[in-house]
Amino acid sequence: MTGGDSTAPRYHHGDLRNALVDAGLAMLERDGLSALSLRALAASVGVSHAAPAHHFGTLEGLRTALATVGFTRFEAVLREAGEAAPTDPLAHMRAAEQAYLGFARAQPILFRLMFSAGLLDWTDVALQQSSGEARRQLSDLCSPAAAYRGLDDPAARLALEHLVWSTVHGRAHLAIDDKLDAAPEDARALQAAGCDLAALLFAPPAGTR
Amino acid sequence: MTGGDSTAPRYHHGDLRNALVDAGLAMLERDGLSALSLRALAASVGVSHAAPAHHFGTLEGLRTALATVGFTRFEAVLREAGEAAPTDPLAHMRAAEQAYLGFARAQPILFRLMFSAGLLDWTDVALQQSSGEARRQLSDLCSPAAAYRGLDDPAARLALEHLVWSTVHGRAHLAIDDKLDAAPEDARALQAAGCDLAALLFAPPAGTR
DNA sequence: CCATCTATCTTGTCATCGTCAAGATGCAGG
DNA sequence: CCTGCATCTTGACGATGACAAGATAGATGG
Repeated sequence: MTGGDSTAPRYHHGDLRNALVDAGLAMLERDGLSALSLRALAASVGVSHAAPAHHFGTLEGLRTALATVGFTRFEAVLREAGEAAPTDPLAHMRAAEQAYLGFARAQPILFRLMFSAGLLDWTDVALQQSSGEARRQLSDLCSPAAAYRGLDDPAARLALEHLVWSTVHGRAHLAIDDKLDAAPEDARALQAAGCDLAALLFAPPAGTR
Repeated sequence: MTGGDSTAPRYHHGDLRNALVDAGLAMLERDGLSALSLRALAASVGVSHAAPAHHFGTLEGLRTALATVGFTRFEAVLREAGEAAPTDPLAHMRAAEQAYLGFARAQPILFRLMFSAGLLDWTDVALQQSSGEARRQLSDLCSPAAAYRGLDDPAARLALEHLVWSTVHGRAHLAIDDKLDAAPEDARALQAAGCDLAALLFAPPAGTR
């Protein structure tokens, strides 16, 4: 009887860390960053109030673990988007931008947490690795644009990455902060107005016909 | 003796709200957002622990008041930058961008707070007004670029504002989060590479010589 | 099979915090 | 003078992060 009940409270949870991470991610999006507490998280998975501290150390450690998972998922989303339109460089970049924005909109609080300097332990190796992979993925996504514009100098390529990243990152932040006044914006008309970074980057250079 | 001592503790502070705001702004940048507490703030100006609640209600109210002051200063910084180079539209936009980045870098925690959806009371009229004025100022700064590109449609102008705002806002966020790998970047070389949004916006259109 | 070791989890405790309620103070207006 | 009211204080309660010490159970080695 008692042996087969998987829901019975056991002294050793067996996979508590993953359970805490999953519950933490859910709690983060549901109740907000300020509601993410070690004790509430412990209660939500049915363990004692000090159990999470054993796995994450402090509250900052918990946030760091959640952000690490976030970066891993983020990298996967970006990679899949990059594999979508490998031939057309413009569609390729637009797909990457949409993936970036989609991730931010789907989990805005996690996204903000991932990019907050003061709330995470950036000396954590796991966080450094997962965020570094996402950064590398983003760098790869800029390669077609760099090739199109004939940028071979590493500094110039870096500058292009910064420009692209800044634009999509800023739009993501403004979007999840409800700062973008208009509706989804008639994409076709706006691209015609040339108010799209991808359009500007892939526009024929001056002096061409 | 006692009558002339302006530092003597008085039951009525006289200008407690402003003192709390000033101390709060200083505490925010010095100790971080998570260290901003009503009690610590009260202690720092030498009043009882519940005094701030009378002026700000809750902790969210305090943050809202600080962000309101932040937006007012932000608007002033942007306005001064816009008045700097009124003739050359490219230099005009570059000056605005530098002002935007400078404000974020000078008070990164306040900047983040100002643009965080969940930490402020966006129903507060003072916050709405000060942030609205900053938004309007930003809109004005985009006017020369819109004129240069011949955008008269309001939707197209809005799209241009969103593009400019996203780019500088994203760069500000990445800068204060220490995500921009390189040094201050040799501006001249990078503009030559065309990796500057202002350069792209003010580049001669395709087909011109 | 049993003893020990160690990671895992619990219980207890403390200082700090946000928030509310009730009271004290002193300025301002009648 | 004195009454009203905004301002500030005192006191209290529940929740939280962090730490210390103990209990538990699976793993390891004899």
